[in-house]
Amino acid sequence: MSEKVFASAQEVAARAGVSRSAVSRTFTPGASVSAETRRRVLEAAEALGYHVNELARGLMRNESGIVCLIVSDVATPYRSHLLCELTLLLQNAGKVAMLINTDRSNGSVDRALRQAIRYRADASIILSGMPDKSIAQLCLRSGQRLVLINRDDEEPGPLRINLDDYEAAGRIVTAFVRAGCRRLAFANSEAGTPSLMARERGFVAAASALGIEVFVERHGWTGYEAGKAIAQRMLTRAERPDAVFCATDLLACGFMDTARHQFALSVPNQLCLAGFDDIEQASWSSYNLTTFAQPVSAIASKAVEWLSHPQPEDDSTSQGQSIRLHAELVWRGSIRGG
Amino acid sequence: MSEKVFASAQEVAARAGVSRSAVSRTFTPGASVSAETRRRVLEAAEALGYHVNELARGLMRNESGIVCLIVSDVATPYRSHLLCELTLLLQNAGKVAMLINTDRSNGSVDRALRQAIRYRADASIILSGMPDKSIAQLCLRSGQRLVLINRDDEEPGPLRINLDDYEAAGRIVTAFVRAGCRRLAFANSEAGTPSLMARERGFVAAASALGIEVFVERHGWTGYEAGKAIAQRMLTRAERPDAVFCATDLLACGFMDTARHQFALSVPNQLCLAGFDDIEQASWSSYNLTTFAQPVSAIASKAVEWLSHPQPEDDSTSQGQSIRLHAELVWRGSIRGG
DNA sequence: TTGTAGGCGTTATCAG
DNA sequence: CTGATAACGCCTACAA
Repeated sequence: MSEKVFASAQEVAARAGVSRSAVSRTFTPGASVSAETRRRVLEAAEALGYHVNELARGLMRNESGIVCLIVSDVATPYRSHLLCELTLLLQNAGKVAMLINTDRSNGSVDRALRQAIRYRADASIILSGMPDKSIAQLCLRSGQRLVLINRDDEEPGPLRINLDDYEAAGRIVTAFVRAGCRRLAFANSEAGTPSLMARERGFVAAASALGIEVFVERHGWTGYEAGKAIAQRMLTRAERPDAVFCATDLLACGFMDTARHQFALSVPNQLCLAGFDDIEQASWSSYNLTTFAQPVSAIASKAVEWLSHPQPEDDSTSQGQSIRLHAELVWRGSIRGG
Repeated sequence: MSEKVFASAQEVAARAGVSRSAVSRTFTPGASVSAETRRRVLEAAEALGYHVNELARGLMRNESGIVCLIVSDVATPYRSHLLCELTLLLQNAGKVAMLINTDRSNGSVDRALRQAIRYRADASIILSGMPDKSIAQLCLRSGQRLVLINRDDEEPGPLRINLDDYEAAGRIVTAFVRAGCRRLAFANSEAGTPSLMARERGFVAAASALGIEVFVERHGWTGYEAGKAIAQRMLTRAERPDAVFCATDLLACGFMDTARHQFALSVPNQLCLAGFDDIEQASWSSYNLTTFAQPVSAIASKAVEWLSHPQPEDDSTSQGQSIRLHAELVWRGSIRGG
């Protein structure tokens, strides 16, 4: 008995005494059905526990309503925040989110995308650091729309959303120097993602323009533990830095904790610190970290907006669109002055 | 031209010079195809860029491979951690995760579930605090399997995974008393979810058994800010508590921060603190919080395991299964002694 | 506005 | 092991 679970439009039609097309139209927004027919259909549907089968609908329409979210490090504050925002907006736009969790292994994103294709996802949003080339190719061939967040791929076709990482990093140099710091350092991970590297380059370049040489350390992966490890190394150097820009808030939290608890340094008196992302923890009073805010809501809404927009396929160049958002400096207490 | 995007099994068959059934079998694990046929099919598929259409497959098989994750507060450390673990295991099990983000509005979970049904999800995993009754009804009627995590619904049918919240809370009373604390308090949110309330009841009961009356404060929602607010209230009381059990690590972090930075209290010397969840931040050296670990991996694997398991439908009682996992006390530095 | 007919891409079934 | 055929549940013409 457990076989026949769902009622089909067919059965609803029979019960309502109308044709199956009438049922179909009732559940298709913007179709013409008389009020009376609609009422009877709805009643029959309710009685039978009818639910539109999106699988079949997607098959017909060549449009599944599925948007694939390809993301690594889901449990990270910044990523989960973005994920949250994205799913909310997607739902409001009548789409549904399929979450694919990629690890750092090679070809991971590729496999994920292939899965998305099998479910005929209308689009994919990639917020995963790993580079995995030829993705756009795959997407284009399968008619998927693609949004790349904080990646630097030069592939044509998709929408690319990026921040002004390079410029932001420059601005923090000014802040450090104004606070009287001269021994600048940059704490980065070995992940080497485009945005991370842009921050590094921007920081080094801006300092260099002021005649300051930056000590750069790259270590481990972009998390709290890596921040601790980097602090360990940097703060035992003969020439200890008096200002450190961390590529990420998570790194900054780790850095700050070992600076304080292990090296008994006072922030910001003896050491100025800044991060990037403005994760929730940055505002916690134990850290009170000066940092750059990822415009998470803006990123999410730009992405979903573009997806909901009817595609301007006419554009023969099809070069894709690139959006550059501003990372606002959030001034807190980890840099002197202000 | 942009209409015809995908090659169908039909076309692959034509190119490979076999029947479409042969193509189907090639892509169905455990079907019998000769090596030669398989090779030719695979070659043609590759050339044509063929990808199985899971929509059509799901339509036929009455099994979409989709598992719906219904979750609120995705951006929270504990939730995102669980989400991460779950999606990973699901993927390994050959399923795909559909993420539905519920807010705290009423009927939110209900709408979510309805969406899941429309996509003919094979199962739903609910890790959302909101109670929303009659969910099991809806699921059962639609043949979905259901996993309830940290909820207390007495509904029949689904798998329920819970912790020994009540007992755990009792154990922390012992720890506090052993540390010499006598003025115990419990910090809770107003969310009132079953697990939160179980912790409260367990704490109060165990203290009561020792002749200690617990001061309970419930305020706001289960986050860092609420923890700060509760600390604000509790620590200005005439009879200031010397040990506080927070229903959640997030609450504990907020509590600890205002206790230290605003009331200049030393933890654990003047104030003992404990939390629940063992989120990553609890181990950060600024907090070093003694807390109970959510067995996230175990929860996730139990859930996915049960989902992958062929359902023992025979069980006429169909009372569902209830799994009770142990929350291990993680001893750190926020309670004296140890 | 309504009903009829045909097809979307797949898998199950059953002969060969 | 292989190939034809019939569903699966829906939508989109087209004709009434």
